Amino acid sequence: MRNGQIAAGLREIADLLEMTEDNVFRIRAYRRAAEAVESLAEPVAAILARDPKGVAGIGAGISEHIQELEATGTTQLAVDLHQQFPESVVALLRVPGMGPKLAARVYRELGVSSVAELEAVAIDGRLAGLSRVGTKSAANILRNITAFKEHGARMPLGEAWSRVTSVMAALNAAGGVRRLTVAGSARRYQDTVGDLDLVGVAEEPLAVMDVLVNLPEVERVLGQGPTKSSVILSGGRQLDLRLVEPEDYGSLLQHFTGSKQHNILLREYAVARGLKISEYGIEDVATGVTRRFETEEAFYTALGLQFIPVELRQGRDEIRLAAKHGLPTLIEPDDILGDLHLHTDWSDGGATIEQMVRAARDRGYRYMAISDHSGGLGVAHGLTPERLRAQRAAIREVAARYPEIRVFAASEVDIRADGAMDFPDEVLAELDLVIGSIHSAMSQSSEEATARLIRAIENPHVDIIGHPSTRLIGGRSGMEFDRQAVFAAAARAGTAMEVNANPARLDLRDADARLALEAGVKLTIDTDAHAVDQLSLMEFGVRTARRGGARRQDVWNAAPVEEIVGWLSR
DNA sequence: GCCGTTTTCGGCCCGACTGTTTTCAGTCG
Repeated sequence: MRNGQIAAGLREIADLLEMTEDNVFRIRAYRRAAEAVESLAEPVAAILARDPKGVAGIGAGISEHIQELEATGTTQLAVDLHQQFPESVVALLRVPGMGPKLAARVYRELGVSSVAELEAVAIDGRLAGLSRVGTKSAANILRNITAFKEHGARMPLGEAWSRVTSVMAALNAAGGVRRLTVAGSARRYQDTVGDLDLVGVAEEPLAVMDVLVNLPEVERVLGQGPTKSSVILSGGRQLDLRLVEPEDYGSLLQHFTGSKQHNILLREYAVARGLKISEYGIEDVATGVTRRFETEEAFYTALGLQFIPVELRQGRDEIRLAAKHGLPTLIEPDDILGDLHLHTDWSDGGATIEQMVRAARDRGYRYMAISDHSGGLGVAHGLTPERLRAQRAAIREVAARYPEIRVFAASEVDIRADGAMDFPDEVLAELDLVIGSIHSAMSQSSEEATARLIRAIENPHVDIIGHPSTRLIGGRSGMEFDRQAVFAAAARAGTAMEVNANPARLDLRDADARLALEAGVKLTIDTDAHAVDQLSLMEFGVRTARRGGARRQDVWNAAPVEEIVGWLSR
């Protein structure tokens, strides 16, 4: 069973307990456990089998529920709770404005057990007729049902950044903005983003808010005030802008960056030291004095902590490490010296070899790899061995004119269903660098996929496994495989695992990158660019690797070219 | 239900907003 399914099972228990008005701390324990499970790259049951105390937030009780979920797909507790509230009632909680208390009441008092029925009672007035529910609440819920049906899903990271930077550019251009930063999950470079958040300082906040609500991409204004405005952008995405006093900027930015779990742990850490954190600063409980913070650096320093990079604010072990000043020095975007996964118009790319070489050189790269598809990928105009040789000659010819950048003649070679490579060994041997990637037969069992990946990893010609899970964010969930076994094989073989920087992939994902690094695997961070302007996607890959805890020395394409050559000739 | 370089029992993050209320519960981030 996938960790995501286990987490969903625990969340369902939490939702049901909440409707029965169980102990709030017990409910929170289930939610915390669900989040903990979700952040693991390895199946939670495997970790617990090795070490019963191996996952913070999971004790004896929840551990048993996890075993039940693994064995039967459900838990006795959930079955019992469903006597009171059927499964469909839990779905009501996904409508914004519907909490557990209200969901329980509409079911008990109105017999509503689905979103469709909720919509009906919101329209016919029965919802507004409940005590402590008025016409405004009912209308709000109805509006949220409509919005929920239109765009329930979170947006991919790339979309979030393109939307929020466009708004930021407009606000900055209008003048009067002194500071402006993206907050929330976009700032943490989480792979999907719900709402967009901006935190800023302005000389005349009201004027800036006016600019915001009148932007052409603003579809609807939810609220407008001097400190906070909320708008719906075209496409239905919500954006909140908060403008604060300069002396509160650090505190507020920290608060609205999250993650929620990071902030909860940080507040617990503070409470244990006689301090109380809120978005307005840090209060010394004994004296009642609240310190305000202009920068996040000062905020973390005041807690006796090393500054915690936004990518690590996941509510894992970062506070404990920061207290010991033991956080890793993460790789920086400027550390990247090359891009080892690039396509041209020889296969399915849009640019010529020369255009890609110039673009990489203009980014200041010292090396790059041209890695067009192998022949088996007919849809991507994959190269035959003959065309591959012709392309290599063309690459050498272009490269001779750009001595400032080393151009590796490579290929992204399809890994067939049985783990064999799409080119014979003698063809692979001619290449400077080989990326093995899966593009077909993605519905294999975990056992098949594991064996397939390991066979490719152990092929001595294969240097990198490209987008290892094949997931597409918002599309397919990616292949299941045994992370431990695959990463152990990669560490033994010296085969790198790619963090594909395309925001539709981000694959390895953050937690998998962490697991790979713990297994001793080195990463590459590549854009897989099919056009010149996609070289700039590198930042998303670096941020994802940072979320996995990657340092410069963990990433091949942050190493000088001599080291790359040494690795490739291993 | 979980957890402990103050605790194995007694705690568990914090505040804003909204709507429905004569003092606050529920929801959200």
